[in-house]
Amino acid sequence: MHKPRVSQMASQRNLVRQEKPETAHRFASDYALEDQIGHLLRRANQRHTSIFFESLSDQKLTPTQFAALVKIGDEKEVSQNRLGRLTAMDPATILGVVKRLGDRKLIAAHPDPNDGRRSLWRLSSRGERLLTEVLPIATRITRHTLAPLSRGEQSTLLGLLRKLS
Amino acid sequence: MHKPRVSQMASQRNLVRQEKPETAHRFASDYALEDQIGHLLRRANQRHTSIFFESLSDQKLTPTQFAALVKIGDEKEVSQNRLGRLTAMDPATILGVVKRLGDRKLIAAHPDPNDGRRSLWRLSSRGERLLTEVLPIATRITRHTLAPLSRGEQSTLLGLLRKLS
DNA sequence: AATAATTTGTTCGTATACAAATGAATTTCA
DNA sequence: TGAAATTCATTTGTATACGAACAAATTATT
Repeated sequence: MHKPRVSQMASQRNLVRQEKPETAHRFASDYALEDQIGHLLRRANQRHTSIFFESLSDQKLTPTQFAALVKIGDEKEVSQNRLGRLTAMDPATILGVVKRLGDRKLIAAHPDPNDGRRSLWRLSSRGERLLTEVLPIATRITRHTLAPLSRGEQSTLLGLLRKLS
Repeated sequence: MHKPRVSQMASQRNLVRQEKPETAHRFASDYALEDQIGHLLRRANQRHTSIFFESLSDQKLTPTQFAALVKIGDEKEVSQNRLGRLTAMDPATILGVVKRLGDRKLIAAHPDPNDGRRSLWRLSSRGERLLTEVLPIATRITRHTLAPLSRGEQSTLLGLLRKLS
């Protein structure tokens, strides 16, 4: 006997713990993976994602799904590709995100009368309710993610990351 | 007539450009997606990945594949799961990374005489050659990624990200 | 008006990323 | 020593993430 699988999506994520190697010997003595910006960004992202899933395991929203909801809420009405640009997602990526939100009836599409190629996406009332419920949690997720840093460090980090965009 | 698809992997990546919304109206006036740590980390990661693929399009290495090569090079001999811990990858993720590196004969597995469950992975001579060739490029990737920041800002950022790990 | 260039949304393919579950081997410990 | 717990590698399923190519619709150019 075992518990059934989660249907929609993994409910929670455990942050992968990185093991520190004991030896200081390296193939290239001057290249330490742990000190590279790419590795540090990837790990910070992992930690944030882990906190995100922990905090929103009930609502079963992924970070990108949440970002899409937020932007549709801001724009009221937005085409799929533009939503992708607003959330920094490739057209092929936003396609799947929107599809899954649509399947869950959190958003709905209406054809654009002025452009036969486009559909305009809006929040459904379910989507609005969910977004209202989730926004305060998202604020806590941000706080939790930044908790290891002081206030000053937090705004420094945000400023530096903005320059790297 | 059209060009054939790339077989192994996408050759290059174009950074997804984020569009800034014109209106300041937001569903929740106090939640701006662009200012959230998660969104900024995601975008910084996207940019780094884009630079990585641009710089290493010839060698056809992904960031995680490269990380695995580096760590195998450092360790000389390492089991699959431990390699995952060293590179901060889930067992299911490192499985695929190692499989693809193995398929390309960049690494090879030898059974562990002391543990019937494990195989120990090593760099092949091809893998050693490739790693030697790629390490200077990886250093340039790090420099290029951090280029928008001054020297001082760079080490500040690395320090803050380390605290977030 | 005819043509060229662009935009929109889609499909296909590859590669992370991770939860959950599992069998086999090993280690821990009562 | 023998049962329990852990570790290793694997399988299945879901969700990004993005390149490449494409058809249809729209816009820009001539």
